[in-house]
Amino acid sequence: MSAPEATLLVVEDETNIRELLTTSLKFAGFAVHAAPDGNTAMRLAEEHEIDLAVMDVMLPDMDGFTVTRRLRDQGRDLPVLFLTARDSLDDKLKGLTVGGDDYVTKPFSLEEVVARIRAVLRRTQSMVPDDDETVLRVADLELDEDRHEVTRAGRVIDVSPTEFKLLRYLMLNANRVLSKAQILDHVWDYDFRGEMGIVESYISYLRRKIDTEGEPLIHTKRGVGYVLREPRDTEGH
Amino acid sequence: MSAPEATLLVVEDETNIRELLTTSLKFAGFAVHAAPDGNTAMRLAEEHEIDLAVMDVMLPDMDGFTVTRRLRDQGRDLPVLFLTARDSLDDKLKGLTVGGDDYVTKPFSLEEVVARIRAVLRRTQSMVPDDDETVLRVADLELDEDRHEVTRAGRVIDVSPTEFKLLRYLMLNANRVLSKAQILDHVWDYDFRGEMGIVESYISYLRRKIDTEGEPLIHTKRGVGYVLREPRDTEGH
DNA sequence: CCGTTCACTGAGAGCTTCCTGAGAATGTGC
DNA sequence: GCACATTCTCAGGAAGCTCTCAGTGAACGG
Repeated sequence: MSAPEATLLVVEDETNIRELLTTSLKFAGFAVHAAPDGNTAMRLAEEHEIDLAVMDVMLPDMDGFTVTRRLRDQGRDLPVLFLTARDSLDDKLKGLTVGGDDYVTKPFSLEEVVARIRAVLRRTQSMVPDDDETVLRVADLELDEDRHEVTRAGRVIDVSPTEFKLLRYLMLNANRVLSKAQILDHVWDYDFRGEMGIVESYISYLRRKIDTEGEPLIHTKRGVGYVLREPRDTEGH
Repeated sequence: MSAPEATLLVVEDETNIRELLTTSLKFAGFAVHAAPDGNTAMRLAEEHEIDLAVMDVMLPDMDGFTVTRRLRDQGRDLPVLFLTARDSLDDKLKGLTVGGDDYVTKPFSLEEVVARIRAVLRRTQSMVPDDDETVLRVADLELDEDRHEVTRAGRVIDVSPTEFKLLRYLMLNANRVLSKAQILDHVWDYDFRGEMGIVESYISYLRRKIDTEGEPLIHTKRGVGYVLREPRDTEGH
């Protein structure tokens, strides 16, 4: 097992969401400690070196901002990704992106959370110059995380937010077949209760935008899922 | 007998299926403990070191998700392969593929279950990038689990899901003669009520796709079954 | 050498999965 | 509040897949 990418502290009172985050962030390569409330969070932060906190704004004992302030009062510079309900979009959150911090609204998709965590870590941990590469590449297809932009053969392609997330997930897992259930679990919000037909629809949209000219990159594995992969050179297929 | 590959906990209330799984997973090289309900599962998990659980979602006392949560609350990081009825596919399955976890729908084939177990163990145990080799090889024939792709002499061969499962079973048991009954039991769903003629059909399909050029790899043992094996070099047979 | 048994394969019916256009509902920017 | 973009559902049709069956062929035993 290789060293974890970074150590996270998840602070969230809803058990389901806390475990969803814990499980999938561990799987994404982070070390994770989880707390259901502010006091537990403070204790865990004393016991472990935390690189970033994923923090619900609403907590049973004190709100996430208070927890954050107290943690920072203890000296270290802790970047935070806040979680908040969409309708209670606080003014306090608006000013967050000027620091290193960021926030996502609930319900979120796992892709979104992981991408935001990586973005915050990139900004706050002064990285090696090589390492701030934020572009995914497969053949002549490029997806730029920072610019939120997709190009194929240099031509800029306009994609909707959902299309972007789907394409990012496909590119992160290039050459691996992904089932529609996997795609649904990672790209759509965790409370989405729709059918898998929506994945087919969005695959169709993406194909129309990125796969109409040149070798197609998105391939259907009937009965299994979809895979994005490099075209095979030469070789009568 | 060599040390078991891993220790599994099978949690399934239907006796037939539990025993089918127990028997064949033991035969596949795993150590297996079996429980008919959640409470028994919890007890067994305390008594033994479990590497992975095969868990029915529907159990008499509590559902599989609850059992999973309680097991994980006790500290260790337990990957799970969920078993679920096909018709409950849309609603409850959200989030099952987010960690290393996965699921298969009932009725399943044993090949499918074993392949998924191995995949989950691969993903969760060895996070070393090199180690995720997922390719079976016999002579110049290759089967890639991740890409769900078959190649012969480098040329990509398009196979249907059933053809893929059959070929995987043959390759996993290369150089061993497999009876049509064995093949039927492992590759087809456990409730399949058809004739063995279907095995002949699919062997025929496979031969047409992978065995038309070059030395044939699939051989008929008349009255016994089929075997996939390396061609013997030279040797006027 | 002949009859019997077992295996192979082409044809096709029925089913499942996938693709896509249309449109309703919702959200967003101007 | 209007226009536009986006999300999501649905349904028709196309394509692919599964499985059966029957006719032909190959291997085996006597």
